[in-house]
Amino acid sequence: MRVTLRDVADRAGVHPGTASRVLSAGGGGAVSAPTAERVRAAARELGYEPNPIARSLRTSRSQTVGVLVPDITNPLFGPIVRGVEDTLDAAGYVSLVINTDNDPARERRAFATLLARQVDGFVLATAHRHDALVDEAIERSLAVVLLNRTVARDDVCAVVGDQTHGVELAVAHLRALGHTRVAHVAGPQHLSTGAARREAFVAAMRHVGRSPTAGDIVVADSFTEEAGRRAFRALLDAGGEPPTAVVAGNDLIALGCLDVLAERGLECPRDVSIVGFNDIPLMDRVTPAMTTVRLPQYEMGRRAAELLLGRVAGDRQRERPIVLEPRLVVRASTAPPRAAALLPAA
Amino acid sequence: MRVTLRDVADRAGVHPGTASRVLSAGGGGAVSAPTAERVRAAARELGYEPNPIARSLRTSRSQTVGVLVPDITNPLFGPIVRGVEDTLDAAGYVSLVINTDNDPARERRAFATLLARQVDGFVLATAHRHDALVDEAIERSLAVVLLNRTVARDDVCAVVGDQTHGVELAVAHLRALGHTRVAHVAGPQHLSTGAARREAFVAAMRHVGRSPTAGDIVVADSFTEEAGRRAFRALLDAGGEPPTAVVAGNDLIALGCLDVLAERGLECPRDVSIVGFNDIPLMDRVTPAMTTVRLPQYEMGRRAAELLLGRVAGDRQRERPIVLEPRLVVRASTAPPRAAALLPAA
DNA sequence: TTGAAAGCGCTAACAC
DNA sequence: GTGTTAGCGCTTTCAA
Repeated sequence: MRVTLRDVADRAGVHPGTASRVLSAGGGGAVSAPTAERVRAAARELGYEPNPIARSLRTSRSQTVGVLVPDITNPLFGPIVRGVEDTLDAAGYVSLVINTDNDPARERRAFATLLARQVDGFVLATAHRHDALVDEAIERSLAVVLLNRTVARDDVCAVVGDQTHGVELAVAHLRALGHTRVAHVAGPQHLSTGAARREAFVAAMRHVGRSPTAGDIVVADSFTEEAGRRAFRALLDAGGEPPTAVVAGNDLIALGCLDVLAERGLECPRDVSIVGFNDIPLMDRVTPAMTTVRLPQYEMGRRAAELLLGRVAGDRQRERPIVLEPRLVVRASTAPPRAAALLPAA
Repeated sequence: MRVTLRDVADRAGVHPGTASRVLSAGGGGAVSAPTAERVRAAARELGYEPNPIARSLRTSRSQTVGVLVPDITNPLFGPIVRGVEDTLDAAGYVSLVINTDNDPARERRAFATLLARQVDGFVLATAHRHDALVDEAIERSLAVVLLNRTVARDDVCAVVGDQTHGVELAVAHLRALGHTRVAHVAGPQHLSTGAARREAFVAAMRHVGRSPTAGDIVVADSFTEEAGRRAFRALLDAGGEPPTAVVAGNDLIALGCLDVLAERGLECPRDVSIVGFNDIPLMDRVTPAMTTVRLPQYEMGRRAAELLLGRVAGDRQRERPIVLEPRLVVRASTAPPRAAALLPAA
């Protein structure tokens, strides 16, 4: 059937062990040049392809990396995953991507599956702020890189966006437009992204002399349009003076806020401005085109994969997050507040 | 280190072979109930997890399926891939998803990689209408299911949308609105989706007594916004009487057409109506919300996975495509043509 | 530098 | 019904 190492060895007139020395990773593990060439020729002629399964069984390495994501359907993760896959692929690794829907039970099951399959490392885009799985992975000193989200402890390899700076950009932009009543529809607080952006919002507002009160912040229980709608409705119904602008926990939440505005006969950006976060695909085409804080998604995936390759190769340094810089993309969902629009520039 | 079958056998006081009989797929391959129970207990106590690598090496099956997609970043493939993965996962299979960017060389490489890894079957969402890889796969009687796209030959297992019916719905809708000059910005003709929709367009227009001429149809060289823009510009620049409506090869092409309209100071749907195809995520939120032919993406993935599971289990029947029905989702990108809008209903 | 031998963990054909 | 045996294809230690 398939051509094996033994076939190659026979044809080259050497022992399989020798053929292995020539053909496996190292390349030239002490084999004479002519022998090596004979083996390589034989391999070529027979169209030999090493059997990765057998190799894995023997070496307990698999040239495979497990990638856990919440949901590949979420447009955020397309580019992120491609960044990971392209980079790993170039290094000869295969990615096993599993969706967990933010369900810890599924995360655990996926983790076990991947472990059983002897993956050489993990890229986790699913971390919760306190994440037993991540703790365990570190405990067992597995090669792990967190992606996008990180955990509360900071002795772990991660690639994340600079949430603080991102929110600062958003707040500064709104302030520059003249907004003073700015609300925050935060993402889930058990995720680092949700929590960090919320803290950054408080700090940034405070910095511009507008310390937010309880009524200015509401927390969506997931990073989805539906959760965004529910949260923003709750904020508006709480009865405080309505905001003229909203910093949303992410783009999907921002879309949810847009829906609520429409429900209530309000218009964006005329009545309320909205800033999203991430700049996922198509945000330039929604109605109105979304002003948002762009994170370099593909790049994040790439960096995470590179880091992981390092760790797989044995690097033990840099157990600290890598923080990538965002940039504000101003589109049509932000404008001066209604009243301010009528006033002369300050 | 890790607990092996041998450990379980020792603890249960049986031979590894017996333990294997209890613990592997079949479940009860002629083992007495008490023995089986003892083995299962031992496995539970030790937290035994079978080593899939070893099992694969022995059985040359891997409980893994290779999934080739053009680009997971394309919103169409998120739901499709989830449908596949969820279904395979439920059956204990793992999906290895690889992006090929419609590059035959990458497709071939991915195929080889997957083959080397002993995947039990393939879901190919990358088929070209004449596809050497698919031919080869059939030749070698591998378990293969095509997804979304199919090939010219029809003796192959596939799950596709009913392109003909989909285009009929689009054309009927436009006709009902009063459009007579309807153009088609087709997708690539080397892909079944692009070709089938184009043929369907010709047939549907003919059916309503409006046989399209050469100037009514232009072909985009990929299913992207950019290709859509180029193609639609070419159509408009060709100098025929401009269309009042466009049936686009897919949603991304439709977005490209929208851009061209904007470039030229035309408005959708006031000046030109546009119908997309697929109803990918966020099409309900673009400007204007896209009228499009929805294909059940997740369901397509699910069906393909089910079919593949059948083939892996040995089914040899049904080497014909399964065709899923589309439905038209009318949104804001279609309206009566300008002139007709002023006339009384016919 | 190369050959020999052992074994990764599992299953399946065969024997008892 | 259960134990025995062999071996999937590869790598790697040890000897020569």
